[in-house]
Amino acid sequence: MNASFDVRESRDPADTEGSRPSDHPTQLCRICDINRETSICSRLPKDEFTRVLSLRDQFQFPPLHTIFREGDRAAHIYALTSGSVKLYKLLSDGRRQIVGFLFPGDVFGLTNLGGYPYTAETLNQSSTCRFPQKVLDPTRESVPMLERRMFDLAVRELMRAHEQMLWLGRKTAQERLASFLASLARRATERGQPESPVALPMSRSDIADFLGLTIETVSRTFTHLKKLGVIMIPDNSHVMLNNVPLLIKLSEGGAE
Amino acid sequence: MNASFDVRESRDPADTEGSRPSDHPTQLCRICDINRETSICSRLPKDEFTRVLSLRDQFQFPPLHTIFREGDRAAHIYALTSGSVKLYKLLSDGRRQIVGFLFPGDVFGLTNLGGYPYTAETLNQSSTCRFPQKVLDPTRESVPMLERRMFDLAVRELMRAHEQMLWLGRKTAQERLASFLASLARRATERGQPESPVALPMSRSDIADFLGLTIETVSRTFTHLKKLGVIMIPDNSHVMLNNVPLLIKLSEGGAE
DNA sequence: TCTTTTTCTTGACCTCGATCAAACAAAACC
DNA sequence: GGTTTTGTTTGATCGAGGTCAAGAAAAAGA
Repeated sequence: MNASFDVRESRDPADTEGSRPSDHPTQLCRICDINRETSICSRLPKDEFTRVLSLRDQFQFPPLHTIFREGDRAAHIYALTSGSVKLYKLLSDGRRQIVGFLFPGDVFGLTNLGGYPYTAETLNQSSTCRFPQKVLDPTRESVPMLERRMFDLAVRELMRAHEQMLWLGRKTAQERLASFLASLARRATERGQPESPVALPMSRSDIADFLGLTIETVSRTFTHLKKLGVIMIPDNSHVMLNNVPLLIKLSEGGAE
Repeated sequence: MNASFDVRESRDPADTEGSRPSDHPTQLCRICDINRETSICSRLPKDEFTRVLSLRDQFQFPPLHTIFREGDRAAHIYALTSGSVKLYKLLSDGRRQIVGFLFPGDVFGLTNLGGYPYTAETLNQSSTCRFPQKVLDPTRESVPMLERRMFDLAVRELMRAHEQMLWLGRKTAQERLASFLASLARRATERGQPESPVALPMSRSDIADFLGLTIETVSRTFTHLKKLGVIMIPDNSHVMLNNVPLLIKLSEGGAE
C-alpha cells in the first residue's frame, strides 16, 4: 500500500467502523454514485481531484449504525455516497432533536471544535467517503477550491438550518409536514431523482423528532394530508405527491 | 482616494446605507472595538490583515435600521463592530422567526446563493465593517487563512443554529428562556464582558420571535424565573443572574 | 405457517402555551 | 407638567398538539 493511502494510521479508534470495500483510490470513485454540483470532491480540477481522492477512506455501514456520537473527537469529515443518515442532538432526559437528514452528496461532521456537535446514524445501508482532518487540513490550505467547497457546504447547511428554525419556531404541524415533504422532493430532484414518489427511509418517530412533534401528531397529519388529496401513501416509506403546488401552499400556511 | 479603496463603485444600491464615518483603512481599525479569536480579520498575518482591511467599508446605523432584506442581492459580507443586530425570516402572513442575535465580532450575510437568506436589522446604534463580495472573492482565493476564517465563521453559526433547533423543537418555554439567558451570558464573557448583568438590547417581542413563543409567555416566564430567585430584573433591558449553575440546570430540564 | 414484536394509527382526554382582554409602566411628544 | 403612544405584565379562557391507551398493520422470528 502506497504511503499516501496510509490514512488508516491516523484513524481515530473512537469512530465506529463498518466494512471496507476494496477500492483503488487513484481510479475514479467506483462505488460513488454522486454526480452533484456541490459535494466535497465534485468539480475539482483533475489533479486536485486525484489528490483529494487519495486522502479518502471508504466505508459501508449497515442500517441503524451509529457512525459517531455527539462529543466524540472530530477526526474525520464524511461525505455520504449512498444511503441516508440522520444527525441528532439529545437532552439528558432523552428528548431528541434531529437536526438533519442526509442523502448522497451531503457532507457531515463539519466542526471547528474538538468534538462532533451531533450524533450521526445511518437510516439504511449506507456508504461514506471519509477524510481525516489531519491530512485534509494541509490540503485545504494548498487547494483553495477545496477550502471554498468546504465553505459552500457549511453555508448550505446553515441556510437549511435557518429554514428549519422557521418551521420549528413558527409553523403548525401541518405546515411542518408539508414543508418537510416538499423539501425532500426538491432535494430528490437535485440529485436527479423523480419528484414523486418521495422516499421516506426514516421512521415516523424520526420524522417527529425532526419536526418537533410526536409520532401521533405526525401520523394524524399524514392522514389529514391524505384526506385533503395532496398525498397518497402506497407504503409507509413512500409518499406520492398528487399536487405539489398545493403542498407548497400548505407548507407556507397559504391555504387553510 | 486610492484605487484599492474604491469599493464604493461596486456598491449595491439595494443595500440601505447609514452614515459613513471618516476612516483610514491603511491604519488599524480605529472604530473597531473587536478583539476576538474569530472575527473576520482578527489574527490574520500583518500584511494580509492590511490587504483585507483595504477592502472594507465602514458604516454606522441607527437603532431599528434594516441593513438588508431577505432576498436582496447578497453583494456584501458584514462584520458587526459595535451594537447589536437581529436576523429574521418571515412567513407571508407575518409570522416571524428570528434566527440569530449578533454582537460585536459576529459576521453576517454569509451565503452562496444570489440573495440573503434573512433580513438584518439593528437593535441599537451599531457599526459594521462591510466587505464587497466582488473584491473579497479573489482575495479569499489568494489568502488561504481568510478562506479558512470564513469557513470557521460559517461552522460556528451552523453549530449555534443546531443548538437553537434543539431549543425550538424539544424544550419548554422555561428551558428556552433559561438557555437563551445562559447563552447571552456565555457570549458576553467570550467578548470579555462580565457574565452578569446580561444586557438585553432586544424587545420582549424579539425574544418571543427568537424562542418560538409569544410575548405573553416570555413575560410570564421571566416572572417565574424571578420568583425562583434565579434572576433579577433591574430594568427591562438587563437581567442579573443570581445563580448561573441553577440557570444552566433549568435550561436542560434538570430541575423542575 | 403462526406467533411475537415492533411500528403505526386512531380515539379520548389533558396541558402548555396561545389568544383575548385589561391594567400597568415607560417612553415620546406636546 | 399632562397626554398619547408603545411596550410589558397579568388574568381568563381556549385550542393545537401532547399524553395515555387501545387497536391495526407490518416486520421479524420460530
